[in-house]
Amino acid sequence: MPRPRVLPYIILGLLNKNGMMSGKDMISEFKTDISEFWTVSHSQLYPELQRMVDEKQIKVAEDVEVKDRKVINYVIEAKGQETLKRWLAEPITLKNDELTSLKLYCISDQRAPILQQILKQCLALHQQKVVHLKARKELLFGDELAIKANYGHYLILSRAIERESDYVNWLQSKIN
Amino acid sequence: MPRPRVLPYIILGLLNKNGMMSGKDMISEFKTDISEFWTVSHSQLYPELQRMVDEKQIKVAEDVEVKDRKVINYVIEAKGQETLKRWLAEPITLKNDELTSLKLYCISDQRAPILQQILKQCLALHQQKVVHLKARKELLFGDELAIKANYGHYLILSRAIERESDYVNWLQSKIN
DNA sequence: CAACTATATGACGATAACGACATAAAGTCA
DNA sequence: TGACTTTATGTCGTTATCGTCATATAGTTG
Repeated sequence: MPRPRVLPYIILGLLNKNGMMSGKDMISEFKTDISEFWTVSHSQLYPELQRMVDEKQIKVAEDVEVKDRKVINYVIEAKGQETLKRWLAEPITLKNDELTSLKLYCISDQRAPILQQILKQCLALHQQKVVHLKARKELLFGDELAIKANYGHYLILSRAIERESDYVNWLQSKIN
Repeated sequence: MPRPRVLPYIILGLLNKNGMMSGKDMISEFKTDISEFWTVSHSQLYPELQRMVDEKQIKVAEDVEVKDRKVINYVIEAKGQETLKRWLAEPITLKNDELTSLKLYCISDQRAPILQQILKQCLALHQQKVVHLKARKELLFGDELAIKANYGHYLILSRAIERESDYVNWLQSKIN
């Protein structure tokens, strides 16, 4: 199996946050808000919307008022809200941590319990990472000679430690 | 077309750095050194090695001495070194910046000119990013009400600014 | 040596990614 | 209204991904 799709969850997240949206609305919000972390092409989006309607995760919003019969608006269904909730509640692991920013983006309420849960799990994960990376640096680059012989490796390992440490600090500052 | 492969370049980078390696050697180095940034399964690696032999990027190292006829060792060819060099020299953009750490990993010599070139391009890119992100935060989250209404979005945008600023500082400290 | 296990390599099927092309409704301007 | 452009949605072919199964050699233990 190829890598799992995240698109359906992001669609649910947007619809849950914003109410009614069309495909074009989603595309533009993807681009302006989260393109740093994740992108899709429209040729993935439209088939996905159809699939999700079939699965009753979302439905077409039938506005009698709307004159524009070209644009198709969608709203989230109860089943979709449950799917989203389960996705947000999935334990954060090394494998899925790249999705954490996207999950946070889907949570608008500052006091949602799931938000602090995510931040705490994320903190634990990255604290472990710092420990692991520091041990590795110690092991590999104890002497100056090793640094000179593998400078690129040394650079990215050093950077990883700083990056992760900075992230840990930030997470701690946002956890109650 | 699907997303382009990076595997061939990483293979060239490893062989260029380490000399003779087998598929299994590569797998284990992938895992220990760069699995933070990028992963492959062995079912991608072995066909790729064959393809690259066909393309004369690498060749099978015919050791008469070697007793172990199960393991296949490879070495880089002149064409492969050129391919690698061209890859490392590609301008860094928003699209390919996720590969920058992998590129650095392939450069062992601290005084290689390409290393500083990469760091400088990377710096320029992320400085722009900081400017852009700060402008967006200003625009979207000028008032406290907007923060409360979209807290997850506020969080990831704030984090992005800190992350990028930290990265910019680090890059500056490594540039001559 | 025989039998079993571990390991390095190889092959395949299902599906996700994504550029390119297609279509039809809406907008624009004469 | 007619011709042209723009845009929102839809479709397709190629190729990358990745779990799973397969194979053959090396190692190990009796």
